[in-house]
Amino acid sequence: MAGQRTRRRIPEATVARLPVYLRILSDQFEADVTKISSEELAELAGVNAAKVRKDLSYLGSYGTRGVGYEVEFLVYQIRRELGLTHDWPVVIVGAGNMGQALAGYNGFGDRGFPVGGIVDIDNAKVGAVVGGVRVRHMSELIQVVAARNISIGVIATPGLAAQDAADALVAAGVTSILNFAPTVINVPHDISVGKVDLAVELQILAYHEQRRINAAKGSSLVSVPGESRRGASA
Amino acid sequence: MAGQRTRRRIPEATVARLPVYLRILSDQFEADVTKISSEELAELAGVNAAKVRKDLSYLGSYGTRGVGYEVEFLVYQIRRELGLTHDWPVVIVGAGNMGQALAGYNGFGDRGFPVGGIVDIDNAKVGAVVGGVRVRHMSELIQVVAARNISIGVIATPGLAAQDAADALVAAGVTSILNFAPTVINVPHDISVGKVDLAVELQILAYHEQRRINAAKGSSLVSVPGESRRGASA
DNA sequence: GACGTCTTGTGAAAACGTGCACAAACGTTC
DNA sequence: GAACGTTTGTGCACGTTTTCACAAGACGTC
Repeated sequence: MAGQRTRRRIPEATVARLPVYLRILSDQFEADVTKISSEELAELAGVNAAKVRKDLSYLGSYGTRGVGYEVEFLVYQIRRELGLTHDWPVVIVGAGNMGQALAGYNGFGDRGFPVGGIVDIDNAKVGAVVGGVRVRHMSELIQVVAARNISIGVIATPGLAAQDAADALVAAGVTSILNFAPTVINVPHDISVGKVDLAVELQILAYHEQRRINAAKGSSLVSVPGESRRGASA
Repeated sequence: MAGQRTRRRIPEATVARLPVYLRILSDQFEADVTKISSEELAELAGVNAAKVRKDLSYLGSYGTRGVGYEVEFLVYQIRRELGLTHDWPVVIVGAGNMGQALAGYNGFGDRGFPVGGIVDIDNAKVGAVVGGVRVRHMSELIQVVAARNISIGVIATPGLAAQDAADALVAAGVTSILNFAPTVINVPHDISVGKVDLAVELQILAYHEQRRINAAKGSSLVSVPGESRRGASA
C-alpha cells in the first residue's frame, strides 16, 4: 500500500483490455470466486495468457506465483488505475434516436457513468424527459457541464452536427469525448477522443464476408481460411 | 479492367480505416469534388498522408502522380474491396432498449445494411414493430436468416444472454457477428466477430481523465502532457 | 527442509503498424 | 521536348504489440 504514484505509462492496447478484465473479475467476485490464474482469466477474456500477465504487470506485481491473483484485490487495483473509484457523470449532446437510447441505457449509469445532462439544439426536443433526465437546450451546455463538473461528453448527433457539438463541448470545458456520429471530429490535441461508428464496424464485417466468398470462389479445394475473432475497441 | 482477383491480404488496421475514407470520399463526390490528394484525404480523415497512400496502395495503384486520386473511381474501388457493391441485410437479436434503437437507426439501412429481421426471446416483445420490422420470436431465427440469406447478426441482448444469442446465430448459419452486449462471446474460429462496448470506451476515457488529473497533481510545473486523439474502431 | 508442482513476472524474439524520405511518374509551361 | 513543380508508391527505419520461453518464487508433501 505504499501510496505509489502512477508514473509508469500503460500501453494503449493494455488500457483497452483492462476494462474487459475488470468486468470478468467483477463477475467472478460476485460468484464468490476468490482467486484466478492468468490462464483462466485469459480464457474468459478470449486472449493469450502471457498477454494477461504482461497487462497486469503494468499495474504492479499483484499476483502470487504458484497461486494466481486475488480477484477482489485485482478488481480494486484495476478500478484505481482506470480512475473508476468515483463516478464520472457524462453529458449527452443530441436527444434524437441515438441520444435517447444512450440516456435510457442502464449499462451507462450502472458502470459509473451517470447521465448528468442531455442537450439538443432543437427546441422541440427540449423539456422531454429521457432516462430520468430532462433535455435542455444546447445553449445551456456550459451550465450543465459546470453544474456537475462534467469532463466527459458524448456526441449523439447526426454527422453534420458532430463538429459543432465537439466545439461546443470543448468550449464548455469537457476534456474527453465519445463520438457516436459518423464523422471524424477535430479537437485540440489535449482532448481525448473515442469513437464508436456502427457503420464502420459493419463494413469491416462485410469485408470479411466478402473475403469468405472470394476464397470459396477462388478455389473450392482449399478449406476455408477464415478470420478469427477480432480484438476490441476500436 | 483486368478482372483482378482479390488475392493480396489487406492488413486489419487498413481495413478499419477504409470505411472512414469511403465516407469522406462519398461526401466529396456528393459535393462535386472530382479528385483529391492523399494530403487532403489525410487531413479530412485525421491521419498521416503516408498512411493514406499506403492504405490505398493495397487496393492497387489507382492514383496519378502529380495529380492525386479520382474520387469517383476510388469510391468504387473501396466499395468493391469492402464488399459493399450489394446490400448485406442483418438480423438483430434482442428487441430491448438497444435493439430497438439500432433497428430505428437509419444510418444502418442507409449504408447498405438493412434490418432484415429482429428477434427476441420474450413473447411480450414479439409482434411489436420497430424500424418498420416486426419482432419475431427467437425460435424463428433460423427461418428469418434463411428467408433473406442473412450472414451478419447483431447481438443487442443483456450480457447474460449474449452467449446464447451467439450460439443461436451461428447455428442459424450467420458467419459474422457484431456484439453490443458487454460480454466476451465464444464462437468457432471461422466466424468473424466485431465488438462495440460502450462501457469499455467510457472507461478508456476515464483512464485518460484520471491521468490528466494525476499529471496535474504530480507537478504543477510541467505543462500538460495530454493524450492525443485516439484511433478508430473502438 | 528438500523436492515437485504450479504459476507469475519478464527478458528477448517475432510480428505488426507507422512515418519518413525519396525516386519515379505525371502534367504544364515555355 | 526539356525543365519544373507536384504527388504518388514504396523501401527502410522506428516504435509498439504480441508471443515465446524460462528463471524465480510460492505452496504442499513427505
